Amino acid sequence: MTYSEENYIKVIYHLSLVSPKGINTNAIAGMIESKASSVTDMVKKLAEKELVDYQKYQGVTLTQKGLHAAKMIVRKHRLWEVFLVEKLDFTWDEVHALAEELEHIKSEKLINRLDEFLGFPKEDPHGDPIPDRYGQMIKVEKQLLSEVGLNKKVMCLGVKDSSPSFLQYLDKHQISLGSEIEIINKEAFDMSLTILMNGKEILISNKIAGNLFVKVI
Amino acid sequence: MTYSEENYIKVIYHLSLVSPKGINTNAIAGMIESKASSVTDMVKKLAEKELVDYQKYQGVTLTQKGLHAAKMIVRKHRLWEVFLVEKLDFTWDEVHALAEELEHIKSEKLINRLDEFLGFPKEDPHGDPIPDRYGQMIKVEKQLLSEVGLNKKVMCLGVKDSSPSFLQYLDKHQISLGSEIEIINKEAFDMSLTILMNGKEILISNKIAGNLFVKVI
DNA sequence: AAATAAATTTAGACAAAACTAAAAATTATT
DNA sequence: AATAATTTTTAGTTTTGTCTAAATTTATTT
Repeated sequence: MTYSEENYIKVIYHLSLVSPKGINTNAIAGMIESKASSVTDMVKKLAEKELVDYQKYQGVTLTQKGLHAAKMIVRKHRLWEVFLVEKLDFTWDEVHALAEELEHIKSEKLINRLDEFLGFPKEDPHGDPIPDRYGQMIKVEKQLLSEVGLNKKVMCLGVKDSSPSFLQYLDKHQISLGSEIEIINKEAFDMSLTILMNGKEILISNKIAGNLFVKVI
Repeated sequence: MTYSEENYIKVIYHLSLVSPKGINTNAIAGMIESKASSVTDMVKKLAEKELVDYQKYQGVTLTQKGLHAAKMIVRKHRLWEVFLVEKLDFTWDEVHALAEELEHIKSEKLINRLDEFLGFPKEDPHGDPIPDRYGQMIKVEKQLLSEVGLNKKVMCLGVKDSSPSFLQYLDKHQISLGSEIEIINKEAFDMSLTILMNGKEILISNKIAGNLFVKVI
C-alpha cells in the first residue's frame, strides 16, 4: 500500500464512522484536499485491490480487508500521538500533523513494540480509542457537552474537532482530559453555558460545548 | 526535499566520506540500486536546487547546503536507531531498515526532542557518530581489527559493514560494542586471527576482522 | 414529467522518478 | 596516437497520482 492509498483508506474509514452508507466522491475529495476526479481514479485502484467495494455513482464502502487496513493506520497514528505527548512532551495540538507522517511507517513489529513501551494505552491524547493489534478497541460512552442537562456534573473525555486552534483554546482555559465540569447555567438565546471548573465559573459558547465530549459522573 | 532527493543526498554524503573527489554516477547508482541514467536526471535536479555542484562527466560534490542537509538526515537516522535499540529493544541488525524510513520524517522539533529524550547520545548502536543539531559530531579514532598488531588488546567500537548477516554473526559470537579482545595469533596464509575474548579463544577470518572497528587499549 | 442543478465519471494532459536503448564523452589499451 | 572499452548522458517511455474540461448520471425543482 502506498502513502496515498493509505490516506484514502483512512479518510474513507473516518467518514464511514459518521455515515454508514456509501461514502461519496466529493466528501473524500474534501477531506483529502484533492479533486473529485482524482478520487474516482484512486477509488478504482482501491477496488481492484479489494480494499473497497465500489459501484459507479454509488460511492464506496470498505471491505473487511480495507477496514482492517484502516484500523491499523489509525492504531499507528494514535500510538505515535501518545508517544509524542507522553515521552517527548508535545502538547495535544501539535501531535496530529506529526502523526500524519509517522502513521505511514511500515512495520508491525515496530508498532507493537511501541504499544508495549507505552503500556498498551487504550486512548490517545484526544480521548479517541486505540485499536489493538487485532483491530479491537474500547467504545467510549461519551456525549457532547452541549447535549448535557443543567446542574449535571461531567468529566471531559475528548474532543470532536481536534484543530490546533480549538485545542489551544482548551489549554488556555485549562480544560484537559479528566477535567471535572458542572453546568451552572444555559443561556436560551445563544445556548452558551456557564460552567464551574476548579471552583471558578467560566462562560463558554455553544460551539465550544458542541466539540467537547464528556461523560456524566 | 522529497523522499528520493533525500536518499540521493545521503548516498552522496556517505560516498564522499570515502573518496573526497567528485562522486561518479555509477557509484551512486550502485548504492541506490537504480540505473546510471536515473542518477544523471536526479543529479541535475539537485544541482538546480544548489544541493550539489555538478559538471557533466565530472561527478558531483555536495555544496555547503547539501552537506548540511545530508548531516541532518544522518542525524535522524542514527537517533532513531538509538531509540529503537535502547527503548524498543530491537537488536542492532534490525534497526537499519526501519531507520531508513524514519529518517524521512520532517520535523526538526521532533528530532531535537528525541535527541533530548535519549540523553543526547554521541554514537549510534553501530558505533557511528551522531551529528548534533548544527551538524557537529565527534571523530572516533578507530582502526580495523585486521590492521592491529599481534598481542595487542583492543576494544570493539563499531562495524564497517552493517549488513544483518554480519551483525548476526557478531551477536552469535557475543561480540558487541565495548567487548575487549586480545590478538593471540595471526595466520600468515589467510590472515585469519585467533583472538581471546572473555577468557575464550575464537578463530575469526580476515573478512570479519576487516569489518570490525576497534581501538587499542 | 420535463428542465435544471449538482455530483460523478471519462478523456486527455502533466510532473516526478524511474526505466531502456542509443549516442557521446572519457579512460584505458595496444 | 588510434582504437577499444567503459562511463555518462540524452532521448524517448512508463507508472503513479494528480489535474482541467467535457460528458454523463443522479437529484432537485418547477
